[in-house]
Amino acid sequence: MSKQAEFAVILKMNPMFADLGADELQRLSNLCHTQHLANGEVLFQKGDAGDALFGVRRGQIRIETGASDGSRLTLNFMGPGDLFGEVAVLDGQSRTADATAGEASELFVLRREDFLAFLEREPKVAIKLIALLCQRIRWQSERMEESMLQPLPVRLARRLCALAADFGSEVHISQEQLGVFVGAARESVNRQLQAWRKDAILDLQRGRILLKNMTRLTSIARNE
Amino acid sequence: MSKQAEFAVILKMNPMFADLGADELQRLSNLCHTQHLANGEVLFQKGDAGDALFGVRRGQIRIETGASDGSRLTLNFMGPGDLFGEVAVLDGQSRTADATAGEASELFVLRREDFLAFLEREPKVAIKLIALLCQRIRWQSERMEESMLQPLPVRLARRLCALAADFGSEVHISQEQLGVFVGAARESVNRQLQAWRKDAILDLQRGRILLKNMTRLTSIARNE
DNA sequence: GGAGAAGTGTGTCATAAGTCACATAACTTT
DNA sequence: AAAGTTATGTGACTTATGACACACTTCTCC
Repeated sequence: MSKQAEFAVILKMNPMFADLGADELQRLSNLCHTQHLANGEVLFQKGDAGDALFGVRRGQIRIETGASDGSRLTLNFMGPGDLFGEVAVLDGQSRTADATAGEASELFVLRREDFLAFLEREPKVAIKLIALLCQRIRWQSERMEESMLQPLPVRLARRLCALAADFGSEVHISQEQLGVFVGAARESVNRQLQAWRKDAILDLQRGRILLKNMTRLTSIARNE
Repeated sequence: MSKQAEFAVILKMNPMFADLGADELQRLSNLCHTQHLANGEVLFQKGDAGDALFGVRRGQIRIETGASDGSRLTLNFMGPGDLFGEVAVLDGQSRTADATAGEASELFVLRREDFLAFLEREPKVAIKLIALLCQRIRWQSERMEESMLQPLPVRLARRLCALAADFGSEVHISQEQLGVFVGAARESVNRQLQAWRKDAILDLQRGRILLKNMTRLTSIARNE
């Protein structure tokens, strides 16, 4: 399979490009380049211009940010098949976090200028994209308000489910970072996790959470 | 001033269309119609297809929703110069609330099909719009999380400031509805308002709040 | 292998805000 | 004007969660 075809598959998996036609997708993915990163190499830093969209072909990219106290917090891990920077490539705003390779990696790169030129040639795609961004806006404004008003267990369960969807039932994250994710104190996170461990919903290890009963966890996430 | 020129001014005031060029704006506003509504007439209801964007030329439109207990809650008042349905016109999703005329009104109407055809003819505008929607997505995801984590007084002050911007220092809203706005219990809203009344920041009447010291209120909204 | 750092577990306390209960005040309807 | 209805004011209680304090464990590095 060609590099471009491989990239097309990744794009197709992302909701933002999911309802593009096969022909449109193909013309779009023809614009991509690839880029290699050594372990630890920096892809971009907070403040850099958002001039491209990336898809992970192999390896791992860590999205992290320097907290105000100087410590680093990992916000996300992107593995093969993951796409990131979709919003930046569209609006060109500067990056809001750093990205570094967690291992030797190869990325698909779609540059902003190429993408914009493509949209100008294919306004129908631009319109589809607009509809999609609108959906996202609606979705955000519905979920966010709702979501933040939910009690901690629900927020926590939702986040764990989301992480599990990406990385399987063994989530590698510290309770501290989990607290940042869900906007709660580390201690509160710990207490909730303890309760769930007693209920055999999950198991805890240093820097790791093992989801044992996703069924119950998702039902908590749905707020019973 | 022609109807179209008047509409162009309203569009220009909305962030979503603010950075369109004068020529683009003119061609866009040429697509508008007008529509008259008698007092109490229904413009659209929850679930209707979002097939147009509206601008208020004169009169008042109430955006309201039937709460689960059957009572009606007014979510917003739109006065002359206000624009609503910007998102619906782009993505065509169904309305999430009802809109009825609070008095005899005249509206500018920009139909979705006309707008989409326009975007297809002018892909540069579509791209500007995409950038704008992205900004909005970023802004939402930044603000929302932050905003809901703010203590009640801050959220309340922000909402009051926003309402004041639209309707001047006399905000016509019940404390119950204000509670829905900021996601808090009516009683908590009342207690906070009482405290502010003691501090001469505002005055309370049945169904009405009189802002007396916007300076202090905005400083509370900024969280000191 | 010892020292320190980073992550985790848990108790105690303070506080913001929700809930319930009821009083009062202001409009509406008949 | 009497009665009902809606909006507001306020006290008492409960609860979730953040804050602090500190013990304990596991990793890392010299």
